[in-house]
Amino acid sequence: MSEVIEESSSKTTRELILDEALHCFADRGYEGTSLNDIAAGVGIRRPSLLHHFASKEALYTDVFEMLLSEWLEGLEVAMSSPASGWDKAELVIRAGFDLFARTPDYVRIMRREALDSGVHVGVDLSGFLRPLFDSACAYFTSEMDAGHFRRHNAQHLIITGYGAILTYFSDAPFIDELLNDQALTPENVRDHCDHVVAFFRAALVA
Amino acid sequence: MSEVIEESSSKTTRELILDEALHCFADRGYEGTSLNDIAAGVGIRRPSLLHHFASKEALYTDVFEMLLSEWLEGLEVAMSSPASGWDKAELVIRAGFDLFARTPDYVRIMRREALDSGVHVGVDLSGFLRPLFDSACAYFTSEMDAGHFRRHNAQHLIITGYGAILTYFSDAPFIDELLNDQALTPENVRDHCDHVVAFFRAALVA
DNA sequence: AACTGGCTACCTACTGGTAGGTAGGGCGAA
DNA sequence: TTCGCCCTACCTACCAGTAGGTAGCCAGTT
Repeated sequence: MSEVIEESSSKTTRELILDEALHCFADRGYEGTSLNDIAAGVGIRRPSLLHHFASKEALYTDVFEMLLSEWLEGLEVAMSSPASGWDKAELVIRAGFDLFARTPDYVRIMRREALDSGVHVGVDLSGFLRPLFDSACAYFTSEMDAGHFRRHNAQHLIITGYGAILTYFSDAPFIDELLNDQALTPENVRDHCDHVVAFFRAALVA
Repeated sequence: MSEVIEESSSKTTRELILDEALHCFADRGYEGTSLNDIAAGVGIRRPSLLHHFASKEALYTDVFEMLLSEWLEGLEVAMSSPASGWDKAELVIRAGFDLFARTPDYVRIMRREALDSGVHVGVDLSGFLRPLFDSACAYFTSEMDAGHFRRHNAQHLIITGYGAILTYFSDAPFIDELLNDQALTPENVRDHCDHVVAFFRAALVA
Protein backbone atom coordinates (compact mmCIF):
# COMPACT_ATOMS: atom_id res chain seq x y z
CA MET A 1 0.00 0.00 0.00
CA SER A 2 2.03 2.88 -1.26
CA GLU A 3 -0.29 5.59 0.06
CA VAL A 4 0.48 4.56 3.62
CA ILE A 5 4.16 5.14 2.98
CA GLU A 6 3.40 8.46 1.29
CA GLU A 7 1.28 9.68 4.17
CA SER A 8 3.85 8.83 6.80
CA SER A 9 7.02 9.87 4.97
CA SER A 10 5.89 12.74 2.70
CA LYS A 11 3.11 15.26 2.25
CA THR A 12 0.83 15.73 -0.71
CA THR A 13 1.85 18.32 -3.27
CA ARG A 14 -1.00 20.49 -2.11
CA GLU A 15 0.32 20.47 1.44
CA LEU A 16 3.85 21.17 0.24
CA ILE A 17 2.53 24.18 -1.66
CA LEU A 18 0.66 25.44 1.40
CA ASP A 19 3.80 25.09 3.54
CA GLU A 20 6.01 26.88 1.04
CA ALA A 21 3.42 29.60 0.46
CA LEU A 22 3.11 30.16 4.20
CA HIS A 23 6.83 30.67 4.45
CA CYS A 24 7.12 32.94 1.39
CA PHE A 25 4.12 35.12 2.31
CA ALA A 26 5.45 35.49 5.86
CA ASP A 27 8.91 36.35 4.63
CA ARG A 28 8.22 38.71 1.77
CA GLY A 29 4.52 39.54 1.96
CA TYR A 30 1.76 39.01 -0.57
CA GLU A 31 3.01 41.43 -3.20
CA GLY A 32 6.63 40.45 -2.67
CA THR A 33 5.94 36.78 -3.32
CA SER A 34 5.45 35.47 -6.85
CA LEU A 35 3.85 32.18 -7.74
CA ASN A 36 7.13 31.28 -9.40
CA ASP A 37 8.89 31.63 -6.03
CA ILE A 38 6.46 29.25 -4.37
CA ALA A 39 6.44 26.78 -7.23
CA ALA A 40 10.24 26.75 -7.33
CA GLY A 41 10.35 26.11 -3.59
CA VAL A 42 8.15 23.07 -4.06
CA GLY A 43 10.04 21.95 -7.16
CA ILE A 44 7.26 22.30 -9.71
CA ARG A 45 6.24 24.89 -12.36
CA ARG A 46 3.79 27.68 -11.83
CA PRO A 47 1.02 26.16 -13.99
CA SER A 48 1.26 22.98 -11.94
CA LEU A 49 0.76 25.03 -8.80
CA LEU A 50 -2.28 26.65 -10.38
CA HIS A 51 -3.64 23.18 -10.97
CA HIS A 52 -3.98 22.85 -7.18
CA PHE A 53 -5.14 26.41 -6.42
CA ALA A 54 -7.37 28.50 -8.62
CA SER A 55 -5.40 31.74 -8.15
CA LYS A 56 -2.81 33.46 -6.03
CA GLU A 57 -5.57 34.99 -3.91
CA ALA A 58 -7.21 31.60 -3.40
CA LEU A 59 -3.89 30.16 -2.26
CA TYR A 60 -3.32 33.04 0.14
CA THR A 61 -6.81 32.71 1.54
CA ASP A 62 -6.27 29.00 2.16
CA VAL A 63 -2.99 29.74 3.96
CA PHE A 64 -4.72 32.36 6.06
CA GLU A 65 -7.58 30.07 6.97
CA MET A 66 -5.06 27.48 8.13
CA LEU A 67 -3.62 30.16 10.38
CA LEU A 68 -6.97 31.24 11.79
CA SER A 69 -8.19 27.74 12.53
CA GLU A 70 -4.93 26.85 14.29
CA TRP A 71 -4.97 30.04 16.38
CA LEU A 72 -8.64 29.78 17.22
CA GLU A 73 -8.18 26.21 18.37
CA GLY A 74 -5.06 26.96 20.41
CA LEU A 75 -6.47 30.02 22.12
CA GLU A 76 -9.96 28.73 22.76
CA VAL A 77 -8.57 25.76 24.63
CA ALA A 78 -6.62 28.08 26.93
CA MET A 79 -9.44 30.59 27.31
CA SER A 80 -12.01 27.95 28.18
CA SER A 81 -9.88 26.72 31.07
CA PRO A 82 -11.69 26.51 34.39
CA ALA A 83 -8.92 28.49 36.10
CA SER A 84 -9.72 31.94 37.39
CA GLY A 85 -8.09 35.17 38.55
CA TRP A 86 -4.49 35.72 37.62
CA ASP A 87 -3.85 32.01 37.04
CA LYS A 88 -6.10 32.06 34.02
CA ALA A 89 -4.59 35.22 32.57
CA GLU A 90 -1.12 33.76 32.94
CA LEU A 91 -2.28 30.52 31.38
CA VAL A 92 -3.60 32.35 28.31
CA ILE A 93 -0.45 34.47 27.96
CA ARG A 94 1.74 31.37 28.13
CA ALA A 95 -0.52 29.54 25.68
CA GLY A 96 -0.18 32.47 23.30
CA PHE A 97 3.59 32.42 23.58
CA ASP A 98 3.68 28.68 22.95
CA LEU A 99 1.38 29.04 19.98
CA PHE A 100 3.33 31.93 18.42
CA ALA A 101 6.72 30.36 19.10
CA ARG A 102 5.56 27.20 17.36
CA THR A 103 4.35 29.09 14.28
CA PRO A 104 6.30 32.37 13.89
CA ASP A 105 5.46 32.53 10.18
CA TYR A 106 1.79 32.81 11.08
CA VAL A 107 2.55 35.78 13.33
CA ARG A 108 4.29 37.66 10.55
CA ILE A 109 1.47 37.01 8.11
CA MET A 110 -1.05 38.23 10.68
CA ARG A 111 0.98 41.37 11.27
CA ARG A 112 1.19 42.05 7.54
CA GLU A 113 -2.54 41.52 7.31
CA ALA A 114 -3.14 43.96 10.18
CA LEU A 115 -0.97 46.52 8.38
CA ASP A 116 -2.82 46.02 5.11
CA SER A 117 -6.19 45.81 6.91
CA GLY A 118 -7.25 42.75 5.01
CA VAL A 119 -7.08 43.66 1.35
CA HIS A 120 -5.71 40.29 0.21
CA VAL A 121 -7.80 37.91 2.21
CA GLY A 122 -11.44 37.14 1.61
CA VAL A 123 -12.26 36.22 5.22
CA ASP A 124 -13.57 38.70 7.76
CA LEU A 125 -10.59 38.88 10.08
CA SER A 126 -11.98 41.11 12.77
CA GLY A 127 -15.25 39.18 12.72
CA PHE A 128 -13.25 36.06 13.33
CA LEU A 129 -11.25 37.48 16.23
CA ARG A 130 -13.93 39.67 17.80
CA PRO A 131 -15.45 36.83 19.87
CA LEU A 132 -12.03 36.12 21.38
CA PHE A 133 -11.49 39.81 22.00
CA ASP A 134 -14.92 40.29 23.55
CA SER A 135 -14.64 37.31 25.85
CA ALA A 136 -11.17 38.45 26.98
CA CYS A 137 -12.60 41.91 27.69
CA ALA A 138 -15.48 40.40 29.62
CA TYR A 139 -13.11 38.28 31.68
CA PHE A 140 -10.84 41.15 32.69
CA THR A 141 -13.80 43.43 33.39
CA SER A 142 -15.44 40.91 35.68
CA GLU A 143 -12.17 40.24 37.50
CA MET A 144 -11.61 43.96 37.95
CA ASP A 145 -15.17 44.36 39.18
CA ALA A 146 -14.48 41.61 41.69
CA GLY A 147 -11.40 43.50 42.85
CA HIS A 148 -8.97 40.77 41.77
CA PHE A 149 -7.23 43.02 39.23
CA ARG A 150 -6.29 46.66 39.32
CA ARG A 151 -8.76 48.79 37.38
CA HIS A 152 -7.82 49.38 33.71
CA ASN A 153 -9.84 49.86 30.55
CA ALA A 154 -10.22 46.27 29.40
CA GLN A 155 -10.17 47.03 25.67
CA HIS A 156 -7.01 49.09 25.89
CA LEU A 157 -5.49 46.45 28.12
CA ILE A 158 -6.06 43.66 25.60
CA ILE A 159 -4.69 45.77 22.76
CA THR A 160 -1.59 46.58 24.78
CA GLY A 161 -1.08 42.90 25.54
CA TYR A 162 -1.69 41.89 21.96
CA GLY A 163 0.92 44.40 20.77
CA ALA A 164 3.46 43.49 23.43
CA ILE A 165 3.28 39.76 22.76
CA LEU A 166 2.87 39.73 19.00
CA THR A 167 5.67 42.19 18.37
CA TYR A 168 8.30 39.97 19.93
CA PHE A 169 7.62 37.38 17.24
CA SER A 170 6.73 39.53 14.26
CA ASP A 171 9.75 41.80 14.66
CA ALA A 172 12.10 39.01 15.63
CA PRO A 173 14.66 39.74 12.87
CA PHE A 174 14.80 43.36 14.00
CA ILE A 175 15.08 42.39 17.67
CA ASP A 176 17.87 40.00 16.76
CA GLU A 177 19.89 42.92 15.48
CA LEU A 178 19.02 45.11 18.44
CA LEU A 179 20.05 42.49 21.00
CA ASN A 180 22.87 40.90 19.01
CA ASP A 181 21.20 37.61 19.80
CA GLN A 182 18.61 35.20 18.41
CA ALA A 183 15.20 36.25 19.71
CA LEU A 184 13.48 33.00 18.83
CA THR A 185 15.67 30.42 20.54
CA PRO A 186 13.60 28.39 23.03
CA GLU A 187 15.47 29.89 26.01
CA ASN A 188 15.03 33.47 24.85
CA VAL A 189 11.35 32.94 24.10
CA ARG A 190 10.88 31.47 27.57
CA ASP A 191 12.81 34.35 29.15
CA HIS A 192 10.70 36.92 27.37
CA CYS A 193 7.52 35.05 28.21
CA ASP A 194 8.52 35.02 31.88
CA HIS A 195 9.19 38.74 31.66
CA VAL A 196 5.84 39.53 30.08
CA VAL A 197 4.03 37.39 32.63
CA ALA A 198 5.85 39.11 35.51
CA PHE A 199 5.26 42.53 33.96
CA PHE A 200 1.55 42.03 33.47
CA ARG A 201 1.23 40.49 36.90
CA ALA A 202 2.90 43.51 38.45
CA ALA A 203 0.58 45.83 36.54
CA LEU A 204 -2.63 43.92 37.25
CA VAL A 205 -2.32 42.24 40.61
CA ALA A 206 -2.40 44.74 43.43
CA MET B 1 12.76 85.69 -4.33
CA SER B 2 10.42 83.06 -5.66
CA GLU B 3 11.64 80.38 -3.29
CA VAL B 4 10.17 82.25 -0.37
CA ILE B 5 6.76 82.13 -2.00
CA GLU B 6 7.24 78.47 -2.91
CA GLU B 7 8.23 77.55 0.61
CA SER B 8 5.25 79.22 2.16
CA SER B 9 2.54 78.40 -0.36
CA SER B 10 3.71 75.22 -2.09
CA LYS B 11 6.35 72.54 -1.90
CA THR B 12 8.93 71.64 -4.49
CA THR B 13 8.15 68.69 -6.75
CA ARG B 14 10.83 66.72 -4.94
CA GLU B 15 9.09 67.28 -1.61
CA LEU B 16 5.71 66.43 -3.11
CA ILE B 17 7.17 63.16 -4.36
CA LEU B 18 8.62 62.37 -0.95
CA ASP B 19 5.26 63.05 0.72
CA GLU B 20 3.33 60.91 -1.72
CA ALA B 21 5.93 58.12 -1.58
CA LEU B 22 5.77 58.13 2.21
CA HIS B 23 2.04 57.68 2.08
CA CYS B 24 2.09 54.97 -0.60
CA PHE B 25 4.89 52.96 0.99
CA ALA B 26 3.15 53.13 4.38
CA ASP B 27 -0.16 52.10 2.86
CA ARG B 28 0.83 49.31 0.51
CA GLY B 29 4.47 48.51 1.27
CA TYR B 30 7.51 48.67 -0.94
CA GLU B 31 6.56 45.86 -3.32
CA GLY B 32 2.93 46.91 -3.39
CA THR B 33 3.74 50.46 -4.49
CA SER B 34 4.63 51.23 -8.10
CA LEU B 35 6.41 54.33 -9.26
CA ASN B 36 3.37 54.99 -11.42
CA ASP B 37 1.21 55.15 -8.28
CA ILE B 38 3.49 57.73 -6.73
CA ALA B 39 3.88 59.77 -9.90
CA ALA B 40 0.13 59.78 -10.46
CA GLY B 41 -0.42 60.97 -6.90
CA VAL B 42 1.89 63.90 -7.57
CA GLY B 43 0.41 64.56 -10.99
CA ILE B 44 3.44 63.79 -13.13
CA ARG B 45 4.68 60.83 -15.22
CA ARG B 46 7.02 58.16 -13.98
CA PRO B 47 10.05 59.29 -15.99
CA SER B 48 9.64 62.75 -14.50
CA LEU B 49 9.74 61.23 -11.04
CA LEU B 50 12.92 59.41 -11.99
CA HIS B 51 14.39 62.76 -12.92
CA HIS B 52 14.32 63.62 -9.20
CA PHE B 53 15.28 60.22 -7.77
CA ALA B 54 17.72 57.82 -9.36
CA SER B 55 15.67 54.72 -8.61
CA LYS B 56 12.82 53.33 -6.56
CA GLU B 57 15.28 52.14 -3.92
CA ALA B 58 16.91 55.57 -3.72
CA LEU B 59 13.50 57.16 -3.24
CA TYR B 60 12.59 54.68 -0.54
CA THR B 61 15.88 55.22 1.24
CA ASP B 62 15.32 58.98 1.23
CA VAL B 63 11.84 58.52 2.69
CA PHE B 64 13.25 56.26 5.35
CA GLU B 65 16.00 58.68 6.26
CA MET B 66 13.41 61.42 6.67
CA LEU B 67 11.64 59.10 9.10
CA LEU B 68 14.76 58.28 11.08
CA SER B 69 15.93 61.86 11.42
CA GLU B 70 12.50 63.00 12.59
CA TRP B 71 12.22 60.18 15.12
CA LEU B 72 15.74 60.59 16.38
CA GLU B 73 15.20 64.28 16.89
CA GLY B 74 11.83 63.85 18.60
CA LEU B 75 12.96 61.09 20.93
CA GLU B 76 16.36 62.50 21.80
CA VAL B 77 14.78 65.73 23.00
CA ALA B 78 12.52 63.77 25.36
CA MET B 79 15.24 61.38 26.49
CA SER B 80 17.71 64.13 27.26
CA SER B 81 15.25 65.79 29.61
CA PRO B 82 16.62 66.54 33.07
CA ALA B 83 13.62 64.85 34.70
CA SER B 84 14.20 61.62 36.59
CA GLY B 85 12.42 58.61 38.01
CA TRP B 86 8.95 57.86 36.73
CA ASP B 87 8.43 61.44 35.50
CA LYS B 88 11.06 60.96 32.83
CA ALA B 89 9.71 57.58 31.72
CA GLU B 90 6.22 59.06 31.41
CA LEU B 91 7.60 62.03 29.53
CA VAL B 92 9.29 59.76 26.98
CA ILE B 93 6.20 57.58 26.57
CA ARG B 94 4.04 60.65 25.97
CA ALA B 95 6.60 62.09 23.57
CA GLY B 96 6.54 58.80 21.65
CA PHE B 97 2.76 58.89 21.45
CA ASP B 98 2.81 62.49 20.23
CA LEU B 99 5.45 61.67 17.66
CA PHE B 100 3.69 58.56 16.37
CA ALA B 101 0.26 60.20 16.36
CA ARG B 102 1.69 63.06 14.31
CA THR B 103 3.24 60.72 11.74
CA PRO B 104 1.32 57.43 11.63
CA ASP B 105 2.64 56.71 8.14
CA TYR B 106 6.15 56.58 9.53
CA VAL B 107 5.08 53.99 12.08
CA ARG B 108 3.66 51.71 9.44
CA ILE B 109 6.78 51.98 7.31
CA MET B 110 8.93 51.19 10.32
CA ARG B 111 6.81 48.17 11.11
CA ARG B 112 7.05 46.93 7.54
CA GLU B 113 10.79 47.43 7.69
CA ALA B 114 11.01 45.48 10.96
CA LEU B 115 9.05 42.66 9.31
CA ASP B 116 11.28 42.65 6.25
CA SER B 117 14.39 43.12 8.42
CA GLY B 118 15.79 45.86 6.23
CA VAL B 119 16.01 44.41 2.75
CA HIS B 120 14.85 47.56 0.95
CA VAL B 121 16.71 50.22 2.82
CA GLY B 122 20.40 50.88 2.61
CA VAL B 123 20.80 52.39 6.06
CA ASP B 124 21.76 50.37 9.10
CA LEU B 125 18.51 50.53 11.02
CA SER B 126 19.51 48.76 14.20
CA GLY B 127 22.79 50.68 14.27
CA PHE B 128 20.75 53.85 14.15
CA LEU B 129 18.38 52.88 16.93
CA ARG B 130 20.82 50.98 19.13
CA PRO B 131 22.08 54.11 20.92
CA LEU B 132 18.50 55.02 21.85
CA PHE B 133 17.86 51.47 22.95
CA ASP B 134 21.04 51.27 24.99
CA SER B 135 20.51 54.58 26.73
CA ALA B 136 16.92 53.61 27.58
CA CYS B 137 18.19 50.31 28.99
CA ALA B 138 20.83 52.12 31.03
CA TYR B 139 18.24 54.51 32.41
CA PHE B 140 15.83 51.82 33.55
CA THR B 141 18.63 49.69 34.96
CA SER B 142 20.00 52.54 37.03
CA GLU B 143 16.54 53.48 38.29
CA MET B 144 15.87 49.88 39.23
CA ASP B 145 19.25 49.69 40.98
CA ALA B 146 18.29 52.80 42.91
CA GLY B 147 15.06 51.08 43.96
CA HIS B 148 12.82 53.57 42.14
CA PHE B 149 11.39 50.94 39.81
CA ARG B 150 10.40 47.35 40.35
CA ARG B 151 13.08 44.98 39.08
CA HIS B 152 12.62 43.83 35.46
CA ASN B 153 15.01 42.87 32.70
CA ALA B 154 15.57 46.25 31.05
CA GLN B 155 16.00 44.93 27.50
CA HIS B 156 12.81 42.88 27.64
CA LEU B 157 11.05 45.83 29.22
CA ILE B 158 11.96 48.19 26.38
CA ILE B 159 10.94 45.66 23.76
CA THR B 160 7.60 45.14 25.48
CA GLY B 161 7.04 48.90 25.59
CA TYR B 162 8.10 49.33 21.99
CA GLY B 163 5.64 46.65 20.91
CA ALA B 164 2.79 47.94 23.03
CA ILE B 165 3.10 51.51 21.82
CA LEU B 166 3.98 50.96 18.17
CA THR B 167 1.26 48.39 17.59
CA TYR B 168 -1.53 50.82 18.44
CA PHE B 169 -0.48 52.96 15.48
CA SER B 170 0.76 50.38 13.01
CA ASP B 171 -2.30 48.17 13.38
CA ALA B 172 -4.74 51.06 13.60
CA PRO B 173 -6.93 49.89 10.68
CA PHE B 174 -7.25 46.49 12.33
CA ILE B 175 -7.97 48.00 15.74
CA ASP B 176 -10.61 50.21 14.11
CA GLU B 177 -12.49 47.09 13.08
CA LEU B 178 -12.02 45.40 16.43
CA LEU B 179 -13.34 48.38 18.40
CA ASN B 180 -15.87 49.62 15.84
CA ASP B 181 -14.27 53.02 16.32
CA GLN B 182 -11.50 55.19 14.90
CA ALA B 183 -8.29 54.39 16.78
CA LEU B 184 -6.45 57.49 15.61
CA THR B 185 -8.81 60.29 16.62
CA PRO B 186 -7.05 62.68 19.00
CA GLU B 187 -9.29 61.67 21.93
CA ASN B 188 -8.77 57.94 21.39
CA VAL B 189 -5.01 58.39 21.04
CA ARG B 190 -4.97 60.38 24.27
CA ASP B 191 -7.11 57.76 26.03
CA HIS B 192 -4.83 54.97 24.93
CA CYS B 193 -1.76 56.98 25.88
CA ASP B 194 -3.21 57.55 29.34
CA HIS B 195 -3.90 53.85 29.63
CA VAL B 196 -0.37 52.85 28.61
CA VAL B 197 1.12 55.37 31.01
CA ALA B 198 -1.06 54.10 33.87
CA PHE B 199 -0.33 50.50 32.98
CA PHE B 200 3.43 50.94 32.89
CA ARG B 201 3.32 53.01 36.04
CA ALA B 202 1.43 50.24 37.82
CA ALA B 203 3.96 47.67 36.61
CA LEU B 204 7.06 49.72 37.42
CA VAL B 205 6.35 51.89 40.41
CA ALA B 206 6.02 49.85 43.55
C1' DA C 1 23.17 79.15 -24.96
C1' DA C 2 22.47 76.21 -21.22
C1' DC C 3 19.93 74.34 -17.67
C1' DT C 4 15.63 72.52 -15.56
C1' DG C 5 11.81 69.70 -15.43
C1' DG C 6 8.66 67.88 -17.67
C1' DC C 7 7.04 64.75 -21.68
C1' DT C 8 6.38 60.54 -25.22
C1' DA C 9 8.14 56.36 -26.73
C1' DC C 10 10.53 52.65 -25.96
C1' DC C 11 13.21 48.71 -23.64
C1' DT C 12 13.69 44.33 -20.95
C1' DA C 13 12.13 41.50 -17.26
C1' DC C 14 8.64 39.53 -14.97
C1' DT C 15 3.76 39.08 -13.33
C1' DG C 16 -0.63 36.09 -12.92
C1' DG C 17 -3.03 33.26 -15.78
C1' DT C 18 -4.33 30.19 -19.97
C1' DA C 19 -3.98 26.69 -23.79
C1' DG C 20 -2.79 22.54 -25.07
C1' DG C 21 -0.18 18.41 -24.65
C1' DT C 22 1.53 14.15 -22.18
C1' DA C 23 2.97 10.39 -18.92
C1' DG C 24 0.93 7.24 -16.11
C1' DG C 25 -2.26 5.21 -12.61
C1' DG C 26 -7.06 3.23 -11.79
C1' DC C 27 -10.77 0.81 -13.55
C1' DG C 28 -14.66 -1.27 -16.03
C1' DA C 29 -15.59 -4.23 -20.18
C1' DA C 30 -14.34 -7.75 -23.40
C1' DT D 1 -5.42 -10.53 -18.90
C1' DT D 2 -5.75 -6.82 -21.77
C1' DC D 3 -7.83 -3.04 -24.14
C1' DG D 4 -9.80 1.50 -23.93
C1' DC D 5 -10.99 5.42 -21.27
C1' DC D 6 -10.77 8.93 -17.92
C1' DC D 7 -8.50 11.50 -14.58
C1' DT D 8 -4.63 13.49 -12.03
C1' DA D 9 -0.55 16.00 -12.10
C1' DC D 10 2.68 17.70 -14.37
C1' DC D 11 4.90 20.01 -18.49
C1' DT D 12 6.17 23.77 -22.38
C1' DA D 13 4.69 27.71 -24.77
C1' DC D 14 2.26 31.54 -24.80
C1' DC D 15 -0.82 35.66 -23.55
C1' DA D 16 -1.75 40.48 -22.03
C1' DG D 17 -0.45 43.60 -18.64
C1' DT D 18 2.74 46.00 -15.79
C1' DA D 19 7.10 46.66 -13.48
C1' DG D 20 11.46 49.72 -13.25
C1' DG D 21 14.38 52.17 -16.09
C1' DT D 22 16.41 54.75 -20.39
C1' DA D 23 16.73 57.81 -24.55
C1' DG D 24 15.72 61.67 -26.46
C1' DC D 25 12.67 65.58 -27.45
C1' DC D 26 10.67 70.07 -26.05
C1' DA D 27 9.19 74.35 -23.57
C1' DG D 28 10.26 77.82 -20.32
C1' DT D 29 13.90 80.26 -17.32
C1' DT D 30 17.99 82.13 -16.41
